Amino acid sequence: MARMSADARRAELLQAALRVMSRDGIAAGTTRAIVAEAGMPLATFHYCFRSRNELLRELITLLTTMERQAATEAMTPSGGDFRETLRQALRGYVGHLAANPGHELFLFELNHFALRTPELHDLADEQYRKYYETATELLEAAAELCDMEWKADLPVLARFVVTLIDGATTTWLADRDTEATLAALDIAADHVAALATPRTRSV
Amino acid sequence: MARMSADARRAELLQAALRVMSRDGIAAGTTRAIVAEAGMPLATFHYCFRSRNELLRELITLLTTMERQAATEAMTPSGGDFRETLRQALRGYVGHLAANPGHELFLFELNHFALRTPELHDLADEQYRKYYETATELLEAAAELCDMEWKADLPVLARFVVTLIDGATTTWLADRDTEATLAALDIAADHVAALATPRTRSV
DNA sequence: GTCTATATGCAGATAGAC
DNA sequence: GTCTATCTGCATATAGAC
Repeated sequence: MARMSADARRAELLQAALRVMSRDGIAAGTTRAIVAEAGMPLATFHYCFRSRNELLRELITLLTTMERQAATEAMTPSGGDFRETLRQALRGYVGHLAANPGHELFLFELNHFALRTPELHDLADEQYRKYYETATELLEAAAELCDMEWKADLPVLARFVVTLIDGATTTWLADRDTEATLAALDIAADHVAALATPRTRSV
Repeated sequence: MARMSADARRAELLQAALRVMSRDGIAAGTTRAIVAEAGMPLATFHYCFRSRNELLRELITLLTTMERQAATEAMTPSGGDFRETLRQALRGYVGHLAANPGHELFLFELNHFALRTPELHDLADEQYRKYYETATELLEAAAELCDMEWKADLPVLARFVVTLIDGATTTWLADRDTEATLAALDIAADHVAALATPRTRSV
């Protein structure tokens, strides 16, 4: 009899892989390192996953879903000044980044690995489509919160936000200068805030 | 007697490594693949470089120097409308990116590999310091070209530009949507252009 | 079903023949 | 100085004993 169902072991291995690769990089996430982290014998890996690439497929899907949940839940507080609301949202992300640098670096490593692996190429695209969707939801939520209305094209604005977040992440990861990262994002927040106007009520 | 000096072979190996890794990714750049690309026997590699990491060190230095030269030489044309000058500079970069996607992806792979390798950690930092310096020079050159004066803090603005370029690159690499990338950058160009004012002549 | 033991291949690095 | 042949280790994946 199994101590744990196959599904449960799949989930455990995914979590173990996430821990190992966030900590030491995607290249260090060998099947051996993953099963060692999960406290399982090596053969369990290929019992639960057809290949390492299959695990990476599921990992990208799992992570982008997690990021989306975290982002959606983050947009709750404040109320009032719109520019300040946007700044606080960006500051919230930078705080998350500084608290989990390996995690965000791993997301880039995953995407770039997928881009270099024909078998996984569709996932790289899907990952960013989810990012754009999430950014769109966040922009809508922020406007709702402050009773504003976007004047700019929302898809373009959403892509701009993802551009900012990605760029802020790569630069921060390289030099860990939180103040400089926030200063750069503040410039952007000022501009984005100016692209919305107070909403006219329609009861 | 040598057909080629040791220095010349070092340079050849660096170029071969750049070709292989830009084409197939940093992980595919094994010592064997590099010497095969260069048409040299395997032992030559360790005759010219102490280790693969030493080659990667030199490669980061070489590439960031090349990028800087290319960027500096790019800022020549136009004259006239400041916003249009900035847009054209950004369009020029996106054109370069679309023409050399593997090269730009490789720069991220290198940086992230350096961030994951304690021995190379200093290089990740140096790479971005050079990016900031280059961005500063470009901003100064653009202002000079249109006879404008920056009103915003230049180091902050330079970091913002690197943030934009990095984010535009990662998003484009993931979905290859050139139009959307340009649209997002246009938003930024409009804002950055507004941060400078016509210069008051002295003389 | 589960895990030990192994097949197979390729990595970085080097010894030693020429 | 140069390059063939090899050392050593670890990767993914699996066969087969329990």
